[in-house]
Amino acid sequence: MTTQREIARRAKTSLKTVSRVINRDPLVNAETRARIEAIIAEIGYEPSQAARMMRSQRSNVIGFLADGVATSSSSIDLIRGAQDVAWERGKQMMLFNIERGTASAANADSQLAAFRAEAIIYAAVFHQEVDLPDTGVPHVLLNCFDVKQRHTAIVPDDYQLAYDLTLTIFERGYKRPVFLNLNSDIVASHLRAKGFADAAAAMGHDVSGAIHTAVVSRAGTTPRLATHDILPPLFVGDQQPDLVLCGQDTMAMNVYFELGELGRKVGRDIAVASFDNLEPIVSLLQPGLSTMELPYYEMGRTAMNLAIDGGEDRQVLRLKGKFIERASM
Amino acid sequence: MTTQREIARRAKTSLKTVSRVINRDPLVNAETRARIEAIIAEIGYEPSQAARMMRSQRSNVIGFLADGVATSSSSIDLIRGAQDVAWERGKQMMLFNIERGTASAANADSQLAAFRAEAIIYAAVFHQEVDLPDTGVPHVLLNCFDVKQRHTAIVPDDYQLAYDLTLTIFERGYKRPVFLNLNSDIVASHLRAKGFADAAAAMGHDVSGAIHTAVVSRAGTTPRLATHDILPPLFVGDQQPDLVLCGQDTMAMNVYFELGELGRKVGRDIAVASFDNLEPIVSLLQPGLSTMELPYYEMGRTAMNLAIDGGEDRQVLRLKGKFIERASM
DNA sequence: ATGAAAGCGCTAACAT
DNA sequence: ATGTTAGCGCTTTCAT
Repeated sequence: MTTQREIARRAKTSLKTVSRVINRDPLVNAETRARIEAIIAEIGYEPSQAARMMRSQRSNVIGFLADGVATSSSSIDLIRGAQDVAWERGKQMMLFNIERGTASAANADSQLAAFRAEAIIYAAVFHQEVDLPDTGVPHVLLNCFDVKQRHTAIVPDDYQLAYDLTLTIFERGYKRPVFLNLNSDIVASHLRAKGFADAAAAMGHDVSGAIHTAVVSRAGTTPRLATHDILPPLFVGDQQPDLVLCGQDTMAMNVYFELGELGRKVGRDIAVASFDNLEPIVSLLQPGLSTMELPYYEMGRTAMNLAIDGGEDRQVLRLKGKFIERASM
Repeated sequence: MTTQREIARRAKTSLKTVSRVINRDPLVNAETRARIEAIIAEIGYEPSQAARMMRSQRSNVIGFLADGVATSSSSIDLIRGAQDVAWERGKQMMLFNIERGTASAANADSQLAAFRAEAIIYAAVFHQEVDLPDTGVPHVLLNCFDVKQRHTAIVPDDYQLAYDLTLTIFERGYKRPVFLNLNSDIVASHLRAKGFADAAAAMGHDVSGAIHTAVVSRAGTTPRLATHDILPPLFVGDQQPDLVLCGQDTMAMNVYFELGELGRKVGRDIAVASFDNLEPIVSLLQPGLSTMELPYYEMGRTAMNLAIDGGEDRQVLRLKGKFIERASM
């Protein structure tokens, strides 16, 4: 690979002037600049990051630890958002798929230390609490938050997501929604249950008794008995639900099948709504699934911006979602 | 961050001896080594990659360009396989989600050039032909191959996948499978059609007329009219199919719904099989979908091994899949 | 507006 | 078994 020294030789100028051109220092004669830029373009020169890092003592590297993301496709938007911002702001994002507590995590930490990463984003597959001790490098938590708030965190505003979705449901004239919530040990669960109940109350409805806990999977595993035990009893008598709100799109998929077994056709006899906006499921279900999208892309962007800007706030940011309408309600 | 010089000072030894310990050079006195290692552990020292790269003129960096892969969850296994090998072999994999032809691709190329990447793996979402000119750095193509075979390529053995799956189908006693194949402009299509036909012939069956082309999506988009026009005419009369083989799991999902509309229950009245093993769909469908898994993880591993080892072979490697059995057949 | 000199932290090459 | 010297390719600092 060519060096700046070589370019300087060719341009009959000094090393430093070449460096100035490359670093967009305005104090360079326009003509000199043009000459140097032409040479750079011609030979396709790229300055060595290694040398830059070493001399300037700035790595421009931001680490991204994706914990379990490999098993979950929706969380890829977290990565996309972060990567887009890193690129826009001239940073190098180094991505590692890890599993917390395993060698993969230790390895990622070493690598990032070796590259002198300036900050690390730690992303979880689903909204959860973690216990991440304070280390040398600043951390930003994504889709999770620290037990003791030792790190800035970005999470979805699950209360508000459920609140907004529930308002929409009642505004559309549904009267008897049931909510098949996620396991109670999942952070999002009680936040959403409260959002659901509060929004219903605000609309003058009582949904006590309409919230059911369905057993769902963690990352990757199959939901078991999620809905099979809960749904059938609800569809007898004269107080049957007119909408089933599911804790996540995969559960909704299950619910489509269960409702089919019960002789109900989604979109005609019964409405279904959900959380996540997980492709390709939401589009492939027939009819398409209306769902409250988790703001993963925006969360990823926000995390990277905070990682780059640093700051000592240790705040917890909650981002709102967007309702994606399809034919299921 | 501490430097080797500082460690040498503390250990009352020379810089070079510290370097030897870190690089596992056996020619160091055991006692000296122990003393130095203790200090390293105590202060949590990590050698600077930047300095190493610069001095040794080896980056140990392998680039991974994931073209559209981020939008498809199954292809994450390509990434996992490559990353695992990189880690096992002490390389640093730098991952970029790109879209070919856009600025994201150009940016990734610059970054990798700046880091002096030793090789680049280019991964596509689905098995396809690409036209990737020869550049300075060696490339390994993953899930795609070059028009002019200018690069080593790793692809799934789609012919064999279909052949093996079809054998299984006939061995289980199915007599009248129909194959809803992917679009004919998809590379896998004609390979699979041939594998299907050849295996059927080998089992003494004639499947001419049983192969249908269904319009399917590219990365991310929804399949349209995939199966809606094709299936109903097949399910009249006395020569009805006993198994529907789908080009991919997402199509199979569609087929489940279509068959439901036609009053057929999968696993009872009709069998379904497919290609991909795309979670969570395959597990969430009821009954679970039997499918021929694409060997993405192994392909990722192979690509990284070839990227590291270099070599001038320009070979095309075809990897076999594994049949994953669930209740749908 | 341009340049010279120094040195970032490490390892290769060559002593001892 | 250990040490010395030099230099990788850049940017910082300080001149001019």
